[in-house]
Amino acid sequence: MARYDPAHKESTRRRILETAGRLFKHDGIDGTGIAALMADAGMTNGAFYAHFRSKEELVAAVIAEELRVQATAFTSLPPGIAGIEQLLRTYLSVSHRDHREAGCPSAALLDEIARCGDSTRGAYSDGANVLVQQIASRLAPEDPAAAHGRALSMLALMAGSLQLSRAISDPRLSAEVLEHGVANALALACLDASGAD
Amino acid sequence: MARYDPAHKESTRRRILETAGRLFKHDGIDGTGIAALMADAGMTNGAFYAHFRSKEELVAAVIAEELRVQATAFTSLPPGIAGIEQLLRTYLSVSHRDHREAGCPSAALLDEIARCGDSTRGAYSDGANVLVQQIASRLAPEDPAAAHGRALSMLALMAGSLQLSRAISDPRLSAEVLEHGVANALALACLDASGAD
DNA sequence: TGTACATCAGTGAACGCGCGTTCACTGATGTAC
DNA sequence: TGTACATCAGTGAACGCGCGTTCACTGATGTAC
Repeated sequence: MARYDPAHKESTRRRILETAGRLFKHDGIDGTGIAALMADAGMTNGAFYAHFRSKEELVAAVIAEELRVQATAFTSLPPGIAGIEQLLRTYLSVSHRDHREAGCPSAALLDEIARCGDSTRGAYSDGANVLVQQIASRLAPEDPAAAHGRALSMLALMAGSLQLSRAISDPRLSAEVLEHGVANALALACLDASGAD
Repeated sequence: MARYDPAHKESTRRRILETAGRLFKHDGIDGTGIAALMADAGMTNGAFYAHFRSKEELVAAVIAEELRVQATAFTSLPPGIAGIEQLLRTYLSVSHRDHREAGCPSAALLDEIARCGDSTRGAYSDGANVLVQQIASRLAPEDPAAAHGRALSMLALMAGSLQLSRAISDPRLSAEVLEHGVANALALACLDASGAD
């Protein structure tokens, strides 16, 4: 009766999602066309609409998927504050700065996401909330709620520093943004909960 | 001999720059067309090329101008750390979050600028450097170089927090990003120079 | 003061192109007999 | 085991539209006489 293993369609959908994630982060959401995206995934433009109702629906699905991947990666970090330090060093690294397409969706797309519709912003909102909870649990395992505010600001400082280092053309200033970003995010992580926050 | 006061052309150019700044920040650089921009400035599309060689040249000019305006505004803040605190409260406010088109170009366009060519990134680099020097001079008037790293991270935290608050659709979480951003940026500003930075 | 004229800011139609989306179709697949 | 067939993932041309840019032109301006 039915033709094609259902897993076949699912794997094609995943391939589109992954390709879109890479191209969105590299060229922007506005800067990535459906035809180019599908060609990159090894298909023609028409096939897109067998998997997604519209580009808007794809964007929301990509954002959700990208943040899900980040949340999974977070759990395989070393335990405790050492994991945070390792995260900061790889996140605010020259190689992450120079490879947007394989990196953090927040740093690559945050201000474009802010201009998107409710479905995309909702997906971002949910995904970012998970990351914030994960960070807060590392900062204060016994009372994550107390570290919530610091976790939010760490995420903002991390994404902001990476974006800044990408936008700045002076190599020296760009490198300084990364270096001081690590140090200051770490200082923020180690601020005691009774402090300014 | 010559026709039209030279000031006439200059004022038209300024009108295009200001309109472009507003539209770029509202709809993105990719999302703003020349025809729409010129119509908004009260002209037709063809007139654009009497003022700028290309859209790319306009983008670089807009970024430079927007950052120049911010640098000027910075100088009229109250002296000392009180000025920084006032800046943080207005920068990370609900009204700034909700009016991208009139606000900070970094928060509205940072990841799009990162994808631009050398001329735009160069303009951003120069403009951001001025802001960082201004912030550093406030943090440590007697030795601005010592506060350079904290100033870079403050800029990143400010822009990152504003972007995050715009991308997050949950109103409560969005407001928390702003509140904690103020507190943590202030904590960063008051960190002594012998600290982690 | 009045008129002819040179300048050039701004007009608006046109260019080739890529956008997101639609749709009639093709053809590989797995089932049913 | 071999064949006819229903399914439906993927094809690729076409749609109307807006993009950045070009260019022949219009017409308001200020000067020169």
